[in-house]
Amino acid sequence: MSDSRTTSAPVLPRAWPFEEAQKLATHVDARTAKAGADDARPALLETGYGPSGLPHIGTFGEVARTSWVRQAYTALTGRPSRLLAFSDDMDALRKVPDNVPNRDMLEKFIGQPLSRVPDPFGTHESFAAHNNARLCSFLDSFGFDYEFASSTQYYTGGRFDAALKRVLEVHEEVVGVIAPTLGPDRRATYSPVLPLHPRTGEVMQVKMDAVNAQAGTVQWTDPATGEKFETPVTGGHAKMQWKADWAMRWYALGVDYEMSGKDLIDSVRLSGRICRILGGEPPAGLTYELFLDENGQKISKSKGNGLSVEEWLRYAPQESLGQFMFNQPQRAKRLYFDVIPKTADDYLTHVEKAKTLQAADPKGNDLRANPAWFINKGDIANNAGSPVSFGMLLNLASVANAETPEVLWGFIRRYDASVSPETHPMLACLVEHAIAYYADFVRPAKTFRAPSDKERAALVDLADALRGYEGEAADASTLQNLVFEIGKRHEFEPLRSWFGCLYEVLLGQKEGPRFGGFVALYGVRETVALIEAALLREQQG
RNA sequence: GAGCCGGUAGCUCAGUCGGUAGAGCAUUCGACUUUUAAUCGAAUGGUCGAGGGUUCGAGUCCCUCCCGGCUCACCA
Repeated sequence: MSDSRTTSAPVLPRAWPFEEAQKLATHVDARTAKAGADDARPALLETGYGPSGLPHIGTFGEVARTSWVRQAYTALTGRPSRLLAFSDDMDALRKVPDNVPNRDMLEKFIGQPLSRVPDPFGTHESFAAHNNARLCSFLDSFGFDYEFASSTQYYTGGRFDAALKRVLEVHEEVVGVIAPTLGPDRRATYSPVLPLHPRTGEVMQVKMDAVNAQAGTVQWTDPATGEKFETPVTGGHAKMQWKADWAMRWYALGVDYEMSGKDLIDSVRLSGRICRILGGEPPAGLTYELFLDENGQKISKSKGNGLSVEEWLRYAPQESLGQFMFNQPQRAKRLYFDVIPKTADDYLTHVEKAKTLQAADPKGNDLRANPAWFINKGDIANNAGSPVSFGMLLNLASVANAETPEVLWGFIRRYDASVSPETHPMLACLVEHAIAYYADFVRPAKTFRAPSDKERAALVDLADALRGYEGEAADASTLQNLVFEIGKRHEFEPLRSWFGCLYEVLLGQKEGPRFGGFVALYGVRETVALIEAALLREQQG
């Protein structure tokens, strides 16, 4: 490695967002060079959203990943940029979703733009407005920096007018791109322009009788009535069929970067061709892989396989979900419960590494290649990360029967007295999640065996003895001695079988924590209740 | 039919532009403990799908093939 080589070209941090940022920078440079100083606007990154459904884990992934490209672009060039979250809310309602109320009402609005369909929840002025609001609050909950854009507002506000007229000028060429990809039926009627029916409001998929580029109108016939119409394409009186819509939007807004799933590979290609026909340059972008479930099957909302954002966030902090999205976007990854703890710990490991790197050089390439640098938005706080791994907390929650964070904190403080929820907020967060994980997955799998008569007598004794300590500040060793004494009094041989009994009968597991310590943390009264419940369960069974 | 991704330890995967094959879990052993468990330490374990090529050197780059999976081809 010679000096001349290291000084000639700056080495990019070895992380995929920087490679993407490099592509974006090249794209912006080309655009600026072509248009001159007239086009010195910020780099524009776009993410698309279809408001016929609710935001989901893919939505999170796309916005998170695009945000990281933007962060890398800023670090790389120092130039301004914008992130537009574009909602295609003028798209027609195709079918009534399963998971909404008032489905009969919605049935009547099939074919109408989503922004003109009433809100089945009755809280917003339209179904689209409702889902747009859900999108925004979803994105806000993660702290994403973005600008929301409504397709309907852009169309009706005239922001697409010039581009729409341009589409009419090259109408036949656009048809020539899309038509060969369609089946014979659709091919016969295809037009990139979908006029809104002046009376019914329906998004019409009909053949154009004539296209008048100069007037900015299209002529078409209502197949139901035979009535002929001439509709302006401007001002929200028509919209584009989706591939053409994408292309027109790229062209009209000058989108510089947009990523998409591999299911859209063909669409990206076709929309790119249309964008060039219009006279634009399609954005740079990344094709990311789709998520698979545990068995390698595609995740689909209708099947309900895979994992939702809500589920993930119940069992681990949101940073871990970011970590999952950061890893290898171009590789299909399985998304199911088992990956959560590992991913959370991967993140924690990166945070510790990043803190060291940041202290050494806040602008270093190694730091900027670290996932935590992206996930924490370029600044890793001193109290980020956790001295205890998530995996360890899960084990601890399991063996300690941790029903509440306090129980877990008792064990943690014994492990390191200097940590607390105040000094280690991430650890506090992990504890909460570990409790949820335990409650949902570990506890239900426990099997409690019935005590033998001998064990039963000993347990009754233990409960009686413990009652003597209720309300007192009993320490762990006193309680441990008490438990030990009762075991000896009842002549358990070997004595460890007495402890085995406690774990299997009371905690539903083969192993457990030192029992005196457990009682001290779990509570004397609560332990008595635990014993009584076990004895009662036995009588009923 | 078109395109994409993968095949590395028993399992799940990592492998940082070619330089002595790694982690976690699992298994086994040990340390600690008035029984345990957590925890800590160690060991075991791989023809890197197959074959060829480039190279002093290939899990890594190129070609061919095998196996598995996914996406698109109706709509967005």
